[in-house]
Amino acid sequence: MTSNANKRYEPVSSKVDFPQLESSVLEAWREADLFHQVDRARAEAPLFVFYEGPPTANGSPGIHHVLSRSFKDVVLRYKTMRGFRPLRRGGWDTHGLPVELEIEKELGISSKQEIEEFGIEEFNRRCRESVFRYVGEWEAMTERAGVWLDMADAYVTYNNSYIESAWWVFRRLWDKGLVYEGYKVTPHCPRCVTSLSSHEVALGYQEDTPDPSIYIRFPASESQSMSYGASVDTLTALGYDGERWTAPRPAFIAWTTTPWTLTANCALAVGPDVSYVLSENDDGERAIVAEALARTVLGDGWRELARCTGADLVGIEYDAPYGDFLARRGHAHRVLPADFVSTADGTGIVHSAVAYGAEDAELGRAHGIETVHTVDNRGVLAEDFPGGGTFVKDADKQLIRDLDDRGLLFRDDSPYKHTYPFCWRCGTPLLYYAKTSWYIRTTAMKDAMLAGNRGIEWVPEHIKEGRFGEWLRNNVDWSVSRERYWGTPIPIWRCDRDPQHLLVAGSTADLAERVTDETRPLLDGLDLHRPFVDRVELRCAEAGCGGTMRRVPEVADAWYDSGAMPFAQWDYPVTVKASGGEEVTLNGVDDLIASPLFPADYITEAVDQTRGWFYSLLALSTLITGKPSYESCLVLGLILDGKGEKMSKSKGNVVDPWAVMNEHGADALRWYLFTAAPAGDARRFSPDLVKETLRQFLLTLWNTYSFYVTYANIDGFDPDAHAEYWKDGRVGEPTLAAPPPNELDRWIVSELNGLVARVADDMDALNATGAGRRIQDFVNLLSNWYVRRSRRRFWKAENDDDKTWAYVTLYSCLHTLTKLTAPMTPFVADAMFRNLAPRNEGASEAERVVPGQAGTPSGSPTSVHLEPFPDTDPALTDERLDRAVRLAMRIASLGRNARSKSGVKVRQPLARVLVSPRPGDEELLPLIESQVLDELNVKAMEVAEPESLANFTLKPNLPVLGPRLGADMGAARQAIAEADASAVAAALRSGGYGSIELGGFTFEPGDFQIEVEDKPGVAAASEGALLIGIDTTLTPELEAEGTAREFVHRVQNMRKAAGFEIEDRIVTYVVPAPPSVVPAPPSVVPAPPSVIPAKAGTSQPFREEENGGTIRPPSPPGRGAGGEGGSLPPALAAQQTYIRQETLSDALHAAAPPPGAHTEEHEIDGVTLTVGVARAG
RNA sequence: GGGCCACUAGCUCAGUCGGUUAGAGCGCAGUCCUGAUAAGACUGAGGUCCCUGGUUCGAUUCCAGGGUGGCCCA
Repeated sequence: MTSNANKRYEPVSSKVDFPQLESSVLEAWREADLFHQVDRARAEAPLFVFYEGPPTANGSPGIHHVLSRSFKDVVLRYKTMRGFRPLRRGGWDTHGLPVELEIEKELGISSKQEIEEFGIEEFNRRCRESVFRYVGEWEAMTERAGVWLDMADAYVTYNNSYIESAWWVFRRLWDKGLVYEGYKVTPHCPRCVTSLSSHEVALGYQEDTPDPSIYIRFPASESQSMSYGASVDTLTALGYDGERWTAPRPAFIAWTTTPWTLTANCALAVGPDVSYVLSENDDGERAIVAEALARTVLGDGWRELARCTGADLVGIEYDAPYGDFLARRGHAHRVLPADFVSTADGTGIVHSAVAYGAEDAELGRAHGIETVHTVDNRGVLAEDFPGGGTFVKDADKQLIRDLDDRGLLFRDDSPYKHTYPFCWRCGTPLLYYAKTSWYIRTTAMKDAMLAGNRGIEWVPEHIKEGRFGEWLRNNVDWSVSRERYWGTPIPIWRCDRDPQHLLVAGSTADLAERVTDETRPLLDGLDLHRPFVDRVELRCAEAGCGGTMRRVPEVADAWYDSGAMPFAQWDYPVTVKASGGEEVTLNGVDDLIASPLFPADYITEAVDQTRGWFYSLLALSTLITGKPSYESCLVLGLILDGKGEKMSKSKGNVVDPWAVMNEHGADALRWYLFTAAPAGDARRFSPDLVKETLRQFLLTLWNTYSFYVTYANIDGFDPDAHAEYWKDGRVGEPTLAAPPPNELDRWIVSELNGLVARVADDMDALNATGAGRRIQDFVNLLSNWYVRRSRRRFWKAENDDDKTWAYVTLYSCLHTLTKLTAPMTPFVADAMFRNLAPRNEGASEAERVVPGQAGTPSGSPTSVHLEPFPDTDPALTDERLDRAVRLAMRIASLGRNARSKSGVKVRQPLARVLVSPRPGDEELLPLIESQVLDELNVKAMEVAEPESLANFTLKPNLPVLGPRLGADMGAARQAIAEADASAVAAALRSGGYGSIELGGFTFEPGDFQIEVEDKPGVAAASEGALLIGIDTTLTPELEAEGTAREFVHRVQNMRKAAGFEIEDRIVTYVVPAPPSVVPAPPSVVPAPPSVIPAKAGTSQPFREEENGGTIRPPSPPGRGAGGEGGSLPPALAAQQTYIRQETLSDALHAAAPPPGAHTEEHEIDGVTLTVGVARAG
């Protein structure tokens, strides 16, 4: 052992400022460039591929970004420790409408026309510039949160190389016939004049949106041509004789919340299998609606005249309210069958306008109905109609009035409140609007996507077949084009002579091949963004055409960019290090796909990405390669505020991660995020909970560490000098060379080995929450049982084998904990590791020294992040012992409970504790006897029969009896309740624990459980079948011991109050308090004072010769026992050996304290004493 | 309207493969213990385990329906 002057460890205060500690660790990492050091250390390791879901850096990062980044980091750090080299490349999503809107706001403009007047070139320049305004903030947050992502080498979606690869993907899709131009109805923002993706639409739903709700008459046409296959029988039943109506013309009743779409009505849809009725009222009006809705829609006073199915109605012609407009374009208005018709609401007859509804459009396509607009793309209704020239939502009122005037309005239930989509940025109500758009035919690969999805490891698992699986099963083609400016341009060039002639560029080389001579110079240094790329003209690719091709105006959905990220993040040709350090050159996407860099082993983002990035990644990858681009996906829940509401800028309830990290530290925040709730659950966040985490876990761990360091320094304990305690000399690992002899040590080592194995299992399953909670439980056991119970072993003077074992054990736990926590709390773990790590570690990784780190160049600790994950030794786990110690804790807890009930303080020693263990637990008791005695301050532990401890009643053991007896349970219960519990127990015991008959049932001992009631004389407590009792009988000896302990307790507090050091030896003075008591005669205080040598430790006698060199306790100056007991209170006199030993008193004088001693008055057992303590020597 | 998830103490969360007395931490009240610990232990107050039906000897747990909240989609 080394001397005190050369302390093995940097002293560690139990009071720690974590944010400050983290800053210094961060500084050390920076200096050492640890990030790259770790990467280099794994240069030859197998690759672990991670894809970063690129955040849009056009806003400050929030706490939810710390969440996802932490979960990215924890897995990558863990995998590093498991011997992999993670691909940690960061990325930025830079295109899209949000960026444009930000610039629009800055410029004070709000329409595409204004953008074009302002100039696309300058507009896009500003977009590009704006995106990175917040990048510095993101980078700072990422670093401060201890997240290791390669930000310096991040991919950026606006880079030419990225766009070009995205083009390559597009071209491949085109070549596979997976791209088409479609005429489809899409959610359209009339203000932004652009379609929104479903992801975008989802952002803008608003509940309780009031809309009109009107029921409209669609009278059957005066003349039915029958050319659409109307049934003669049905028409006859409705009153049409083949040439004219013989009865009042019936009207179909349909419901709509968008009156403006009536201007474009072109069909009525009915459910072929739905039952419809023709009804008449007293005024002779005739109406047709679904039978199920007839009463709701029509109300009272209607008689049913006929009924038929929807199929019967098909082909009947009707007069549309604004039929003239469309009729001029050859529209026939007739009833059509459609599966989407339901009778859940409306009338069972659906008004269809193929231009303004997705289902309507499908219906139109199926029946060859031309798409004609009555509204322009700004949402302004054509002049031909009432309200024409105004925005459709404004025109609604005039249209309703007009319909009413013309007798076509059957009912008006306005307003109708429902959930309606609004533009997620500008708040304009969206219109479902038919227009041309470029589509990716994802439906062609739907089965492949579903199959690929089955192979992905989703966490939580329900996402796979639940949310994501459902989404895939309902897959529709991906509308990928946007009529905007700042985005990846769609690489399609169209001929000016024949719009059917198209060319899709997969690279700039493709452009160079067909570029016109006039625009060829533009290719030099071409920015692939608009407007530059728009100026590049190509010679038509169609043979003999001779036309000029110009790019279509659209840009790509930003989800397309991020979905293409696995392919587009590399600037080809690129040389990368694949698994095992092998260098691979990738010349293009095909090389990438064949390389180990594809697919990703792991991705993680929040659940809102299910239909976003998770989908776009899967879709593009499946279309291009036939399989998914990621093999496991951790889906995180959202962070809500303290009230359970989603955090959003507009609500002002966003928590700034900096505030939390500055106050409590990044590790506290990370630990909270990992352990507070399962990763996939939505969680409520509050800074107070982070604080609680800090105290509960980090501080407890830190204090245990501080305890170890303090005493190891005092004792000069150096684990490196005891390498033989560890298997293969691997100092500090959980794998000891042999199980420790002491039960407590053996137990915590067993727990430790079990912990390491289970943490590894959890982390392998992407379950940082489970791993963290296990670690937390272990730290609690370590601190509040192991260390608490072991304290005296560290205090005692001798450096014997038992003490060494205690140090070896505690050291192994702490050193291993730095590794287990390293992925989760990288700062604190590293700070602890650097102080604790063995100095003589010769592993190759450890030889890379952190500059600025104290220590010798070789064999000094570097960083826990260069360490491998610990191994475990199953031979060191002892489940029986684990159970035994938990039993000891239960007994101690029940014993304190019993003491508390009977009012006997733990400080008062008692004779015995009686234990009636659960069947099967008897054998565990000898293992834990000493722990129990000490915890409960009793002299003996005895096994007792339950009836000697308490009265008890029998209860049926339901889990056993239930399955056996089934419906007879009731009778059996009755029989047991009526039996005499003590008699049954005695009978069972006397019969050698055989069976017993009660009420016709045969029971065995295991069929019963006992319930206790207190018995006089014993303080009892029970939990399940475990029953303990404390013998509360006090003898004079026990009372005297109690008094002594009380006295010790007071003196200990005085030591603290006097500011003595832990190892200071003192002299203690005690006299009855003045003035009422006679002063002690001078002769009672001998000079030199008589002393009794103090003992250290609880049981072993202190011997001077074993104490050389240690600082605690110093050699006592005493020279033999002397008595002064006559003047001490008898109880103290009888226990003075014990008192001196506990209080490190060289002498206990029955005398008034000298001046300068710390003096207090204490009342003990009704006597007031003046007590003084002074440093010895 | 549909899908997925959640609902357990004042708060944040465990748990119950159907069984006796449903737990932890924090907070509150009190007691105790303590020379690593702003810590720890014990006691108390605080629970219709969201509701209603069903299955069952027995449901907080399983099933069905409903409610509330969150997310996603119409």
